[in-house]
Amino acid sequence: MTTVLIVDDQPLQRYGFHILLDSVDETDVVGEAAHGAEAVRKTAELRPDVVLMDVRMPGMDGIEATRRIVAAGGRSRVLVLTTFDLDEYVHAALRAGASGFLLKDVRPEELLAGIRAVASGDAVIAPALTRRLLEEYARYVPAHRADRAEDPGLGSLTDREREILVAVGKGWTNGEIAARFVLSESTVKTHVGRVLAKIGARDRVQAVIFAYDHGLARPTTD
Amino acid sequence: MTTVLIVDDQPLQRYGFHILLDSVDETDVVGEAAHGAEAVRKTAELRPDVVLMDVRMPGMDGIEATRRIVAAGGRSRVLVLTTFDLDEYVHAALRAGASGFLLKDVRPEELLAGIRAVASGDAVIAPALTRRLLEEYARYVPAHRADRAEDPGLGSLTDREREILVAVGKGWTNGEIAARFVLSESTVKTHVGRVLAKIGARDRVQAVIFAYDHGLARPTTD
DNA sequence: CGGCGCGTAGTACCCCGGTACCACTGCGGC
DNA sequence: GCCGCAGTGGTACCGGGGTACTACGCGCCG
Repeated sequence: MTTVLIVDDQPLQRYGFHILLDSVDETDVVGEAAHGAEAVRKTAELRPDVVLMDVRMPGMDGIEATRRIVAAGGRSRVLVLTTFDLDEYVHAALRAGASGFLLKDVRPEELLAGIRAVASGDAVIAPALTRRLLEEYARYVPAHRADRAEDPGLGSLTDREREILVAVGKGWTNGEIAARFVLSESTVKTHVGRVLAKIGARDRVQAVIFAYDHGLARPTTD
Repeated sequence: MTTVLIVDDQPLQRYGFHILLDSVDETDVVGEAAHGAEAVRKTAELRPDVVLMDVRMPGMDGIEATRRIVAAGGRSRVLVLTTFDLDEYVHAALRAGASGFLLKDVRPEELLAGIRAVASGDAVIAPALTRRLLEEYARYVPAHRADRAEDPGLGSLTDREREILVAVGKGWTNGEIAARFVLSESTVKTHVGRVLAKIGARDRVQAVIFAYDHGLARPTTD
């Protein structure tokens, strides 16, 4: 039995989902919420398996609510449902940690399949959105695993050198790296020099590019 | 009516898909191929709406075949089917330009829904894989559109400055940029300096990071 | 017309980064 | 015990990068 919390500011919309989910015996609607704040509170309280989350709501929207629910660390998973397939919504929702994104015109059986998938730890994306998502994915996500092994360089880096490379990838100067790692600047220079030689980079700029292309550097963090 | 080409090195597997797709009237199997090379040839010849592509095959595998079919630029879309949900396969297939990725244990109706989606220009991913895909997506894909506007800096860059930033993001030195843009190195320095000031970067290293985080820099494409 | 933004270009200066080369410690393996 | 490697550290040198400031032509707008 999958427990579900329905979040939508439209009572009628909630009613529709409620009826649908009640009509099958694999889901159990344990609560409803009309806006983001209530969704966060009730999720903490009711601990549903799945939160059916609307995006557009007065007050705290579904994206922010999703972010908070995910950050709270419970086992509840969020399935975002919206009428609009705006890229910004999809993007924001997924970055907020949603486990799925479906359009409200979804057929009932697909919604149920989606809830089932999300409840079991999988994720779902409406096919109409998946296409654009994949295009971005292919554009942005770098070479990755398969290539890492084949790649001359990364594998030959020592642990310390990899740490240094990550630090370089954060945009730190040799002095800053030395300070944070409690090393002398000379040592940092030695490490950086070896890293450059191993990965075939001319200078730290190309090292940063290498780090990004190989998934060593993470956006935003620091 | 959706025309389909079935690609799999196992005759029995092809047979199973053939029977399934023949049993419904919305799909029409127009051909079969036993390996990658044959798949590429028959796709060019038969121009199917959808190519059901197996990954593991002797000779040219499904990934490479997908790459070539997509590169050929026809309207055929590739739906990759495999028994193994290895990340490398998914990743490679999507980068190769596949419109979908499903596991062979998919239920018949889901396969048909997938074919339908792919034929209509959408994309599908097996829920079990979508989860991992999304995690990577959230990790790698940068701030993006919504944030770009709000972001102080990028919007205020002139066209020329943005070009320069992209060049810096490729790892080029000022001299190289000057050569490729047919400018004096002084001019490049002026531009770079202004870019740094506008985006709030200390040096070109941080500029590269900014470029990557904001989607200005593309992996690999030098 | 005068001003402003943009692109272009230059000079002068300083410092960080990269290279070359060397040296010591600690640890694991032959 | 000795060798090799990883990690640490140092000196010396120089070139590219970044800053500051100046300057000019061009197109656009009030």
